[in-house]
Amino acid sequence: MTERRIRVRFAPSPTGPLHMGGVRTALFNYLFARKNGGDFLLRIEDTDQTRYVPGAEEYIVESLKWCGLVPDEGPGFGGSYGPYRQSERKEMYAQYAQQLIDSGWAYYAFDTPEDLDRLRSEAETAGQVFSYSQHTRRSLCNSLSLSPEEVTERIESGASYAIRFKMPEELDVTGDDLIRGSVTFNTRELDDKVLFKSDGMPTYHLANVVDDHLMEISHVIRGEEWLPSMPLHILLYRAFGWEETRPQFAHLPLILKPQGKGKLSKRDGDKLGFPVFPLLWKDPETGDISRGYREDGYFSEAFINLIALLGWNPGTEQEIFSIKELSEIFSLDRVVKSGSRFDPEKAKWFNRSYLQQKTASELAEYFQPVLDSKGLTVAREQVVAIIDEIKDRCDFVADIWTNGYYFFEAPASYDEKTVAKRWKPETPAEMEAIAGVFESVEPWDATSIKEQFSTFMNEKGWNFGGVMNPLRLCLVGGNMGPDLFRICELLGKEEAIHRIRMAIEKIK
RNA sequence: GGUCCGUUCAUCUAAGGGUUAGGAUUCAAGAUUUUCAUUCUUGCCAUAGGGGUUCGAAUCCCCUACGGACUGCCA
Repeated sequence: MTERRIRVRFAPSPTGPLHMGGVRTALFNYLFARKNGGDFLLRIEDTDQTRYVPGAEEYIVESLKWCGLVPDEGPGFGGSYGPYRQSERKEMYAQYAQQLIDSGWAYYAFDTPEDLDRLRSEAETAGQVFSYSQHTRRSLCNSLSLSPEEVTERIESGASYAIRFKMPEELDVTGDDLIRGSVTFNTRELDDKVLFKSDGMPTYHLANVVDDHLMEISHVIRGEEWLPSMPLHILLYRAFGWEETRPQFAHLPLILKPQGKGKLSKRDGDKLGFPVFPLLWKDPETGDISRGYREDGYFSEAFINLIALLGWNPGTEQEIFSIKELSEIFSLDRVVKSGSRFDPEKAKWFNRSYLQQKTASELAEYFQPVLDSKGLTVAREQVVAIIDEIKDRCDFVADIWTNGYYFFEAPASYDEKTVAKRWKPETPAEMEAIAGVFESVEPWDATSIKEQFSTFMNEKGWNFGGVMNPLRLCLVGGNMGPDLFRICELLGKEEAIHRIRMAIEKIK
């Protein structure tokens, strides 16, 4: 029990894209492993052949890589406890199920899915809930209700059967959850879960316990939705005689919808305008596209940072952390117990913080594809200079274009409100005069432009605001943007003058 | 319905018997920016309700309310 190597696993089922909650589970496992000098493994729980979704496993792996949560062991990652895909471990589970039958912890159940469906709907119409348990098992079709001869006969004649756990009667099972403390269940309320399916595959419960044991997992860190099955798992370890090395459990709180009730689901993101998946996902069946944080322009560091702080906090007032820092200070006892609502606004703020930390030259690298996609060729030096001017008004790389497109192409239209407010009858003549002044400005840099512009303005006795605002309108198409003289400089003399004259033509 | 988990500003959270209940996001106001955004300053806003225990409770106990998860030959 002491000196045990820390080994944790992230064990998703490849039934679709990895959800934010899943990423956080992976992250906490990863951080716990790093913090304690242990191993982080990826295990694919693909025991349900009916829910197989092509591309899901690849998606999971790509997501983990994008987030920087690279497993130490896993399918495609090496490790000496493999295989790490449960479908490839299929053969090992039968013997463990058999072991439980032999020791009286499990039994054969011959009821067909149709039988059970019928029982469930009958119970429902009677306002009850059917459960296959110690209270009903004797009246159902299984090796506890049938005679040994009948059981043997059925099995030998090839009848299909499942193997169910024989839940003990009237037993308090207490689990010590690392996040919630001790939680007690009485087996009287628990049902006889299927451990081994008639298709020859184990269910989650069996496969999970067997694999965690075989892979020497020390801590099971998973979502709160698994808390109700903790007593079953504890009993399974007991039944197998593995209690000495049973992993410790930690059940993470859920991530809730931003508004309303319930946990975050795929639909919410599409409805509320933010992604719930790390990467874009295209449903192979329907072709539906779900957006991803990566494609929405989030930096993976920001994504990890914001997810880490959902349900965990360092106990200090620091909020910005690299994954490296998190790896050094993460601890399960600072995980909160209650579910947390995801706040898209704060997510944006995190991304902004990361963007602001980057240099203009780094951002130019991220921004280049945007220019490429628009077929624009701009000198890197110029791009860096432009980003330097507008960076502080951006939350995302894409905002560089939104907030600074006018540096790359002339405004196609002029903001109506601004025109109405700033474009006076005398404006065209004033603009033409400014264009004239600009023609003689040398050298063409912000300081000189400002100087000569000001001199001219003072000579004329014109009101600065009355001229600067329409001039801005000419150059950028609205009332936004950085220092006007810097814009002029970056645009170049010829372009600036051209835009003024173009605006005189086009406005009104 | 049953079992289990949870409940501090609108949101993420701090405070593990003694603080004017702190920070962050959002929002609002002011300053700066001859524009807009940024930035800065300030402000608004919380212990679900009721009982205990205690000199003293957000913190411990009980009840209620509300929220959530689970209740599949899914994971």
